[in-house]
Amino acid sequence: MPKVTQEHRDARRREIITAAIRLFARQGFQATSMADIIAESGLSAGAIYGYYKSKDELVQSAMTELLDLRFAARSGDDAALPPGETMRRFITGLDDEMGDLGLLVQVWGQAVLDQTSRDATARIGDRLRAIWASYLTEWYRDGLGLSNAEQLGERFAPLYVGIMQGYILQMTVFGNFDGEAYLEAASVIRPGP
Amino acid sequence: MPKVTQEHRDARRREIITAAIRLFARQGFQATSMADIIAESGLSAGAIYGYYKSKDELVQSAMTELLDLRFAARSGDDAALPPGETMRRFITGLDDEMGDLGLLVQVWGQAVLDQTSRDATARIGDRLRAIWASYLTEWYRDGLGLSNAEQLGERFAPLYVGIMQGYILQMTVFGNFDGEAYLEAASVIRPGP
DNA sequence: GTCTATATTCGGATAGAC
DNA sequence: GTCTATCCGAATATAGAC
Repeated sequence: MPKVTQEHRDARRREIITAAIRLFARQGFQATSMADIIAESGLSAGAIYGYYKSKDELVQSAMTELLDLRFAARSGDDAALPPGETMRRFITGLDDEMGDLGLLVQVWGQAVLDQTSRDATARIGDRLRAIWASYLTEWYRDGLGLSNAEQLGERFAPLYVGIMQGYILQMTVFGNFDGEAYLEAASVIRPGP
Repeated sequence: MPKVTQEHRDARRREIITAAIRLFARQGFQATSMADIIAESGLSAGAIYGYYKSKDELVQSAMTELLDLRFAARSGDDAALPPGETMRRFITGLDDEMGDLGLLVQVWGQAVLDQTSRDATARIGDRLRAIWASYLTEWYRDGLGLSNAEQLGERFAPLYVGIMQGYILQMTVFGNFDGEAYLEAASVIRPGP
């Protein structure tokens, strides 16, 4: 069907979607019109509709693209880093990939509205919890020298995911936020009795 | 100017806005049309525009209404309750007032887009941190018997606000969330060395 | 494959009667 | 103050030429 190579098609799709994402970050998904995207991408209406059947499909693709994060594989020797430092690297990586953490908050806002988006965020949630469980196990064992590290890791993983979400939210929607102090606090807490 | 009492005007405004909020919870702010609100409220276009100049003003009022939470005054003797329990009560109160925690997530999504909404959420953020600082001071002093309770309270308040935000997010946009285990974990962590 | 021009639908807001 | 009917602009998607 396609008269050009698959690579060319993929490149075009990426071109379109990155232009769209730039606008989404500034204006939000719904407030961004196809006309905006056409102008930002430098293409024409006809061209864009050749790659995406509808605006909705484009938005869904953008969300998937944003959520399908290639979480930088932790390099193992990071195990001894305290949670706050790990979190900082994680969030920095997130910010680099998405360009703007506000996009993530927007995706959450969308996820409460439709099942498709919610499924996508749920998948990420599971991955995040697994990553944190793995890291925390190492931290509790090697960093703090606790015995039941694995159980503790599983148990506290959702909490650290929440702490990370809290960081992102306070950074983007609250004022007066001292991120360093927050990460410091996240490093210092310990499982109690 | 008004031919009816102020009470009547206020009641009508409330009537309109609660109808709108019901729809916002289901469909989101932008996807809800004035026609929807007209139908849901049982009033007419003319009537509604008599109370709100524009849809935008209505949306902003709804957000303010939602955020202007009359946080149930903690009754003092709650001081000995662990953080997870305090958080549960807080969130239950929030849910009762807003009707749907998803609305809060939507508001956050909006707050990254415009300054007006961001100002509103920032104000709430400050109040939340102050409340948590106050509670934590009591908890650290009376519950855990720590000496520098006040400093600790100030220091960890943003973290607990974040933990609460994380709870709300994971409850609304992630699947497989064990809220009880999360609150339990929030109760158990302690300030470390 | 991509462009320009346009058909069509939809939503916010207003006008004027009651 | 409230209703009905309607105007106007905007936005999505398509048609048809190149």
